[in-house]
Amino acid sequence: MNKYNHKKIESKWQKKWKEDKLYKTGQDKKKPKYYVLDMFPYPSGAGLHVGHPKGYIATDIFARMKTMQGYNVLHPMGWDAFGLPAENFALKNKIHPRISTDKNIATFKKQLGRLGFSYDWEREINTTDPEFYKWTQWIFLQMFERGLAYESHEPIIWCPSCKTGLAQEDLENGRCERCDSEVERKPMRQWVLRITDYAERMLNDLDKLLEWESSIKEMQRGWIGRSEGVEVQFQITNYTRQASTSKLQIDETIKVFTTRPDTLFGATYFVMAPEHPLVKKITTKEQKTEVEKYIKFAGSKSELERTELAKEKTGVFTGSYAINPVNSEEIPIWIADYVMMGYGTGAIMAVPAHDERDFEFAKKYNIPIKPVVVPYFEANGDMKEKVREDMPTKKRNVIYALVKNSKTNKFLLIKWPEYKCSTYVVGGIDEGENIINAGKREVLEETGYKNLKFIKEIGSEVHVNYYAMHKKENRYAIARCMYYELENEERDEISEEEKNKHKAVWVSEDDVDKDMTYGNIIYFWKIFKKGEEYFTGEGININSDFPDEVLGNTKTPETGAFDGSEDCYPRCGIQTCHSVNSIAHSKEYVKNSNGVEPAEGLEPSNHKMTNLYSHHAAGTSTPNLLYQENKNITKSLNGLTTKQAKEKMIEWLEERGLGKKAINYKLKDWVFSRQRYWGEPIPIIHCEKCGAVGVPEKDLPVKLPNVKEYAPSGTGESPLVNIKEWVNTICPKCGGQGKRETNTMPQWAGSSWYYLRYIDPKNNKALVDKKKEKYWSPVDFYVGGAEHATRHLIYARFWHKFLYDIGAVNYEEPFKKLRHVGLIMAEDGRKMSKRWGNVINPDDIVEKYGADAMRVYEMFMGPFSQSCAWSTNGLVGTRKFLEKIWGVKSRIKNQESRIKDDLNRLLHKTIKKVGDDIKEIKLNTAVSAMMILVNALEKEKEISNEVYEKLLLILSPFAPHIAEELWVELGNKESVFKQKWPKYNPELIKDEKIQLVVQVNGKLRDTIEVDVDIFEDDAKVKALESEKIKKWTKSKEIVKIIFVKGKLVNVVVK
RNA sequence: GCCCGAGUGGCGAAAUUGGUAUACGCGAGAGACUUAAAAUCUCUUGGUGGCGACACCGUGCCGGUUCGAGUCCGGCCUCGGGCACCA
Repeated sequence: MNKYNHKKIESKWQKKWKEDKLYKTGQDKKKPKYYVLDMFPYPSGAGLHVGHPKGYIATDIFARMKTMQGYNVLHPMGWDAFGLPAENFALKNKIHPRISTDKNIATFKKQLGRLGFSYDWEREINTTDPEFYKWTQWIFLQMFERGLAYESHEPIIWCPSCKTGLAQEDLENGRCERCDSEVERKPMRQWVLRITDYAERMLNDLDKLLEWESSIKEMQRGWIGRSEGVEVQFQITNYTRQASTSKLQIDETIKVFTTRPDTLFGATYFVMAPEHPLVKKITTKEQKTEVEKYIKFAGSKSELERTELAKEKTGVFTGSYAINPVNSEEIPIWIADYVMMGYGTGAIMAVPAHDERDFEFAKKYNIPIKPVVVPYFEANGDMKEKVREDMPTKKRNVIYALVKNSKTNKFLLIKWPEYKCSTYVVGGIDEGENIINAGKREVLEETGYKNLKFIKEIGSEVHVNYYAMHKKENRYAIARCMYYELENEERDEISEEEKNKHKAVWVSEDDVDKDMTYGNIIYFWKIFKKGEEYFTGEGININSDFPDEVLGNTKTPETGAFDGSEDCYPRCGIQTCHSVNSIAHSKEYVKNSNGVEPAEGLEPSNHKMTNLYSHHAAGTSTPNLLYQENKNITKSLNGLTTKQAKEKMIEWLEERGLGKKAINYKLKDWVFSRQRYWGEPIPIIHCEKCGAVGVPEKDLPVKLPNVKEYAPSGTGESPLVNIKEWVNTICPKCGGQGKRETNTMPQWAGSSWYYLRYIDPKNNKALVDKKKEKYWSPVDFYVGGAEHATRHLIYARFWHKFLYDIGAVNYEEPFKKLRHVGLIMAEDGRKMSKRWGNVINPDDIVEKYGADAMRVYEMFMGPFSQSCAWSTNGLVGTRKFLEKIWGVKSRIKNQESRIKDDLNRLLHKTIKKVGDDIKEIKLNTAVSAMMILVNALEKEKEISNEVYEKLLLILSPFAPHIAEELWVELGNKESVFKQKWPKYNPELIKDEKIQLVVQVNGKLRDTIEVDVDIFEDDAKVKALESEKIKKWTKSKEIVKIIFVKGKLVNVVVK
């Protein structure tokens, strides 16, 4: 037999398939449909590298299998050919983008052709084709007519190198994604699409997309960035704050957006973005110079400085004050560039006690920090009640040991599984130091910093985990605590020596007073010092929801903070010292706010701690608010979860007309114009009399004029401005003088709807025939790079929903199942790029090893969505696999030869596995299953035609050329792709005999061959009969025997 | 900093609802064929100890649950991806 010559057979079949129109989309309306789509490529000048086709191979496999399974499959390809890179490439090489684009497309198409894809090229589309972009323009017009496309003059992001405005999404680390230059803000007339109108729907409908990867859905959620809160009105009225301050006649209301209205009581200042329109009006004479200087300074910062690099907060006082509506407090108004005009109202109320940024700012400018800590407990209402009821009695015998002088950053975590919460005990153990040994449950050993072994279990339901923090960040709130649950008698077992050794101060919850104050439990604690008798010393009340509040406390009686008297506010002293509910609970805060000295070693907590506490620890009441005017509202907020407190505050504010519920999105309206040449012209005519007028539908498409000079003008206007004969036109409304819009659309325009056009690519009456759309939509399976998760996929969903709303399409979501393809890295582990000189061209691989080998290899490399480094060595393996298949053909004997039973079973298992794996895009294991089958065939002297044919059928989607060649060589007249996908026999995929695993205490000791359906008792007997097992069970007591059907027997011995 | 995902041989990676860890492929070693090499074929290939049968250890680290954990739970570490002054 001849050798496997991929070059000969691949070009032969590619030609034949084209001639036969084998991949023309099926039209049989009785069949079910399946729409398999790739994200269409942008045809760059560099051509394809081996990474590009990975996704196309997967969809091709899918499409071929679906066709064989009897579906009408739509599997098209096209070109996303407008956009900046094409234009920049054209400029650099002095070729018109029309020409270079067409050339690139031809190259791409040729390269793709060599890989043997089953695209229906009759449906090819190209976004730069006027017959295509006619409909892109049409969609824009529909939006324009409905007010979804509007002109704006706000400053936008401007790339000085690309000489065009960009959308926020086009940035990467504050730089232009395309050319990596620093971008600036520039006021610019531009077209904007009101995508925010669809934010809520796009967010909600994510839940309906069951076959999308959850990571992509998460990204979209983050991108839309919905937050719920309230808009609160702050008054600025005319008054004189100080004699030295000039009197301003202002009567303004400024709105702020906040997600934490429950912290309103802690607002100590107010900030506006430097660009805020009211800034001028509220700046006093005295502050004018400073403010103007600052605005200039802030304006000069580039986008990069303002976000990435500007860690230091800056700002300046305006001289005016706003009135906090909840307590009528006057708070100073500052301007600072950490508040941005683009989000919310461009102004905030600043609560330094509860916001890191505000805290930083307040610290820098010496603004008071005032905490509002609303107690809450992360459990639902019922659970909370249950805790309240159970806690005091259950925890009667709790002893907390507080150990002083900690320098390490460790603490313990105590889980209370029944309450679904945890207690974090801050602190830990110093190196080389033993911790108190406390009776029988004590398992604590100090063996050095990294090898702490902790209490395995304290009590039946309490688990303790060791929690080590970064040593480098030596700045946690440190209160070295240990928690033990002991019986009364057991306490006595702790020796005096041990107690002394650790200078512990013991705090005991001897008695619990269930008196509820402001929704909290008041625990009655007795404090006593080391060396003193247990349960003596003075008792104090601690206002606390939960014992962990006390656990974190480092204040000891010795320092005098707890003097035991009711009105020294001991509870606050304790609580503020430990409750790391916010950064406010730092040394600084405690000092500033209520004069209670924090305990030694108590440092500002970092985020991690803050989060732990704010999620798990109960909060505290707020000392300086409880006794102020707003007693009632703070009182009623006490004992609520943050969420409940928030809602209550909103209610409270709404009742008084001070604010109302509001929702904000990070998603901003889509800046839709580009000041460049190579894009779809925006179909608008500007008329002095009528304003912006849409081009009538009959005049579409507005063709992009073919010009010689297409370099960007640099004035911020599109090069189209200079083409007078194109720009000057007639206003379609009044017939007067009109000028065409010269901005063009961004690259994302065409890609936002292209998938619809494949359904009906030649239609000149509508963008798609609605009946056809009903049949083919939605896209059943969509594959592309993850980099499109937040742009293309958001834009396309937005346009699709809009088209649905105007009745142009039948379904609300365009893509049913979405998978992203993992990158193929170069052999050196870097991205394939000209820059590194590590690009592998598929043409070379196809030439040397064949398209089939490459296709199979790319699928075999690893999990489909995972990125993976290319290895030409690895490719050799799949080539050998194909050669083996080629080789075993010579062993086919006459049709009558009986198939060996175990081989037949393997065949059917493989058919099942390959089918299932393709469906789940686990193509690497599908290939490996076929390899196993082929290895088995190789061992046979003769194989039957039937087995071989079925192998070719399941191989054909992966390696279409070789499969077709061998299929025809077997004497078949019709293409392998016209065959039915083989069915497996469910009877045959079950084994009759299995290797039953026999374990002793969970360790494998023997395997015995038994019937699959062996009865439990028989299996057990057989297992115990085994000599190897006897060895292990001899002179041991058999406790029990576990039997898992079809799997194993486990003998448990003692 | 926040949010996702992932850590398994020399390498790419497998492993149904917890049930024989390392399938399949690459690489490496030994052998066969050959004058020789390449190609091809056969065998070996997680670690340690042992002549050996075999034993012990082993899926990033520390614990937990279980008869049994790569898989489940808690924590940590590292790497990758996304977001990032979003109030």
